[in-house]
Amino acid sequence: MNSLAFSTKDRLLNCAEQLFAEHGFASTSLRQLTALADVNIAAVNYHFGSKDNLINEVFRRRLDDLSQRRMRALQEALSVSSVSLEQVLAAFIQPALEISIEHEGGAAFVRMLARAYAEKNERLRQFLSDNYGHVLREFARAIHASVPQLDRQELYWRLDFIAGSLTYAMADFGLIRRQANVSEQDHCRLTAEKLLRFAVAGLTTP
Amino acid sequence: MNSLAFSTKDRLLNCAEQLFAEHGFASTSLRQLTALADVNIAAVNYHFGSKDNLINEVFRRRLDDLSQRRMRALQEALSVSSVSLEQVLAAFIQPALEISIEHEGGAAFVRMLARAYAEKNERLRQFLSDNYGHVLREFARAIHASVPQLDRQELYWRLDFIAGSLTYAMADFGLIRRQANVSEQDHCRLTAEKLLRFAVAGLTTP
DNA sequence: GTCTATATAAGGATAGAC
DNA sequence: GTCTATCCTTATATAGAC
Repeated sequence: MNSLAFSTKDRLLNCAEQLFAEHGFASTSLRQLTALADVNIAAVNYHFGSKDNLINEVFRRRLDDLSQRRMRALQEALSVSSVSLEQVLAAFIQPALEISIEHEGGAAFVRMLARAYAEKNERLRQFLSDNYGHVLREFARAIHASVPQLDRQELYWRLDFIAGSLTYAMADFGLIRRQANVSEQDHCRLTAEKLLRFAVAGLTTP
Repeated sequence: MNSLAFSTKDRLLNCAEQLFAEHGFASTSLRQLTALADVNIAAVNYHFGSKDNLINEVFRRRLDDLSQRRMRALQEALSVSSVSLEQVLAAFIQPALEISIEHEGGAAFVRMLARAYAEKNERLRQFLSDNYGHVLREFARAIHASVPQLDRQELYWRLDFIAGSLTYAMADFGLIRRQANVSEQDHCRLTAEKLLRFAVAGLTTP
């Protein structure tokens, strides 16, 4: 994470991701960050200009990738003649899972993302909505097509509940702790699988 | 909220509840708070000793009440011969709803509670677990009795998802905005009703 | 690009007069 | 109980040497 194989800038991004995931944005100071990354306190401002912009860049680095994967998965799912609700939901959930087990800091990133939605920071929500809102809208449309019996209001209620479940599950807040004999990859896969079934049941109940 | 009908101490509690709900704990400064409550900056320390202890007291004021209502509702539900899963879940959800529409600051409190669970603050979680953890354990037991076909692991997964939905819904983060023609009370009632159906579907799916 | 040093502001907390 | 004034710490940000 903090290896010399990374440039100062990347070390800052990596460590910021980790600290933001663990302590939140407001509670993470640049001093903590620069100490952990083993760089000078002035480096943050040199490379990113401000703390707010650093936060944006930590998101951007992974969200560009995540959004592309989700859209690609969605298009693939929609390209077959009869797409199931489960496949659409999977196109949303699976890429987040991939990211979280592929990279070193992927898990931290997903926790950080969950935190961003829980903290109701207007500035941050604006940034996310501006840059990645179109992805959510595409999915909402595709899901609605899979459960056309729900009216718009009812659909939004249930998507909201699912968003909560997903956020919570990804942030690993809750009761579920990974068993010692289960690898992190398997734990993620299992989470996605169970969440998928749960979400389908919730969306399709009359 | 900030009326002279309230003592300095109560004004601080009320305003803190509101600010914590809106901006979070770390991001709310005592200066913001005392300005809003229209009391002197030194009053926080005089009445509460520290910011951390103020946070605890804001929780305690309402959680003592909420926990009692939940336990009472649970016992009532369990006292009938054949209790349904829906009734047990309602005993958990309804009291939170009542609180949030009864008091002036009830809605803010519920948002604050959601935030507390999303922020992974160890100190705060410890306080909540120490003082109110037994309530959650009672409910987990009662719910398990209603869906005995689920093994312990599976039950915990699904309770985790529901906790996420509940937290999210109560914090009013998501897509759902209250319609202009719906009162806040009706909006809460509707949320509880829909969440209840969603939760039952998720818990009982095979 | 990276450092030291520092500007400047804001934070929590407290002492002591009233 | 409430005020003013202030201490001490920490925060973000920047200027200027190397």
